Amino acid sequence: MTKKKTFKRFLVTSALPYANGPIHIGHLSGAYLPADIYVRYLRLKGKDVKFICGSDEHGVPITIRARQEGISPQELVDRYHFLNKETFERIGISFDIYHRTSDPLHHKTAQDFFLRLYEKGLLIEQETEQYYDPEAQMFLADRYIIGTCPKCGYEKAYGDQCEKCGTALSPDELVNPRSALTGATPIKRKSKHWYFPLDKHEDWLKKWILEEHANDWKPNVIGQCKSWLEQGLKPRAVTRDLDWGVPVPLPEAKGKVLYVWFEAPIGYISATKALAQQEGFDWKLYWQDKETAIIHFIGKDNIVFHCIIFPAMLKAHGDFILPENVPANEFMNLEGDKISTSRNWAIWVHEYLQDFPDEQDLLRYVLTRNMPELKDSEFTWKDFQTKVNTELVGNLGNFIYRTLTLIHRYFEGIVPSEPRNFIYEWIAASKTAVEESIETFRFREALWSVMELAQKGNQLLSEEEPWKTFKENPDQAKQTLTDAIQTVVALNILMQPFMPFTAEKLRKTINLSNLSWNILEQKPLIPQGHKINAPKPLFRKITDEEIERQIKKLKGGMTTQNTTSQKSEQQLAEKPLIEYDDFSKLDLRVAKVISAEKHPNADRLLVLKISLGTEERTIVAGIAQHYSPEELIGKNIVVVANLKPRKLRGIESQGMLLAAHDDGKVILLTTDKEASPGARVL
RNA sequence: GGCGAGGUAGCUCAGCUGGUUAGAGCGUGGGAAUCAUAAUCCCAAGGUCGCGGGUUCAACUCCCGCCCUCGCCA
Repeated sequence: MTKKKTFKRFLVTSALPYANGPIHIGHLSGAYLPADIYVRYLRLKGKDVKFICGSDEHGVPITIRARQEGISPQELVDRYHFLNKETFERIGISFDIYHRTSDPLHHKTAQDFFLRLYEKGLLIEQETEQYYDPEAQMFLADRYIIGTCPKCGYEKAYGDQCEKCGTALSPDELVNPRSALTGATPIKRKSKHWYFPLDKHEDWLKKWILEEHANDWKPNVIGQCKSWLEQGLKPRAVTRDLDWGVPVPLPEAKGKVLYVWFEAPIGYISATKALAQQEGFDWKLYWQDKETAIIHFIGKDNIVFHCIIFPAMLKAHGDFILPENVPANEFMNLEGDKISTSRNWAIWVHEYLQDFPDEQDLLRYVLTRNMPELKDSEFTWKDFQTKVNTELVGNLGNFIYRTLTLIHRYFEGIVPSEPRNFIYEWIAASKTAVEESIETFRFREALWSVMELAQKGNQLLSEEEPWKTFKENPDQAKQTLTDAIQTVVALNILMQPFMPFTAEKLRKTINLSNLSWNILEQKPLIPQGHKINAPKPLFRKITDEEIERQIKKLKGGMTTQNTTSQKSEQQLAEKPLIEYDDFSKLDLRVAKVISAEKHPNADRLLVLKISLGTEERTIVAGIAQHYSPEELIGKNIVVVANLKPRKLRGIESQGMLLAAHDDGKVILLTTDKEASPGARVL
């Protein structure tokens, strides 16, 4: 953080989420939001940056879970891959690509990587005895062997540890060992595996991390690495016996896959390659050129993989550069407890999006304000409400809204004058503060600097009281409000990395063509005579009822174990996830019902004539038992306009109307306000 | 058990390489204002900086021991 290097380009990654569950706020605040803020900032500054992520889809837990649910591992990872991909998009995490490790491109990349090490003679071959479940026909990790603890007699001790008395165990020590999957008695089988000699990398790693990066990596990251390095590194198995994963590309390795720890981080490289194919650039520039800065954003549980193991792999391979920084965050707790997927103690992001539609930035803001940058932090719904209501509504939103309102009331929405110089000083100071904080990965501090500028704005208005001076000394009011609007524009630019959705709304209101970072240095930021649209409040207050509902939901889901998430997952999983392209194949339109009558040959059907603006159509709908023909005439409905025509009881239906089916009732979808027939529905 | 991180106002958190009266936001108390989503602005009261030793002219900040929380490892 002291010496400042400059780089030609940046490759930013966020930890690949494991595709056996949805994304929660802990994930977001740990690895995705900080990365997104950083990337958005770099883009605004015009930097060359690629933002990479994807699903981590291999490994034993996925096979186990798929087996439990009676589906294939691929089906399981499909479910979460698409759910999480969509969730990230909707909360505004602006990946350039969200790839997946089950993709053939990744398999190839990981296999090539393995072969390179193999061919260089950098892997150790070793045959060992492993536990094997004859019923499930698979090798078992220690964790999946259960038996009686030799120390305390607990009957459900795991093969690696007894949860009752805490002693570390090996499966050999268990009395009456059995498979956690089938209950069968495991037998031992010989198996050959390849190991990566991490220990040979200890020396340079020590130097690289503990000396060269002692000052620019975060203390928690250095500390964690130190802990590992001082205990001494050992060779790690690169392969394992499993049928789900990247096959080991050797003829003698049937039924073996690359170990996830080895293969998953290569996913970053695969994803970059995939992006390069899409966009047409050379992926090697981002992985092998010294003028590229690779930055890995992760949670603290991932430090050893990104700071020690993966760099050692890259070094061993020989062609790659090493990461410039690994700004790992700590963990976020929730209402006094650790977040836990298995106990369903979490706020799932896709559920938040459902409960707070179009309010992504509220969550982004609160999570950033309380990001676990230096130590574990705490999220509570009450605090969420307080921060939204006092800081976003009271400070930021209020300053912007009152300024725009006053300009509209007094000056017809036109910027009335030229700003005073001190405004430029304010803005320059904020700009510098935000830049320095972001560049050193202190996002909370950066966001706070933005909020301080808003507070200054509020102070300015309170001190100069333009609503008073407008009557006695209109020039003074012009001056104050001109200064205030400059500040609003600066805020609009500064808030973007943190709150992109709000920034875009405000941009439209202020009528700015773009919000690039260098406008902060422009004098004035917004010229005299510029016309501003009518303002709307940017944020709304969160009510006590909403908070109570969320807390209830959280605690309810907790006691019944998983019901909330599984329910919503099931609802979502009823049909497979689709791509936007699939959705866009539908031509949904608003239509007006011109006439309606009973179908001559069917009790349940109505025959409607509808207008799509430029044309009229006949559609046949099965709603006769729920709507009378009369009450439909003149109504706006929503139809699928490009459905293949089909005859229903002798009358051709040229489309299909949309209706909710709720507990035996049928409820037509209509438009909230008047809309022109033919209007597209998106 | 080993290693690492952390324990700072009621709450959530800042405090870099030791140095004047330990900071912010929220909350609390008082005042100003009424343009603004009862939002804003000003002022104040709140802390023996986990506990006990030590180094130093001087320690929240360095060293040692202990307690508690979290993580990694065994």
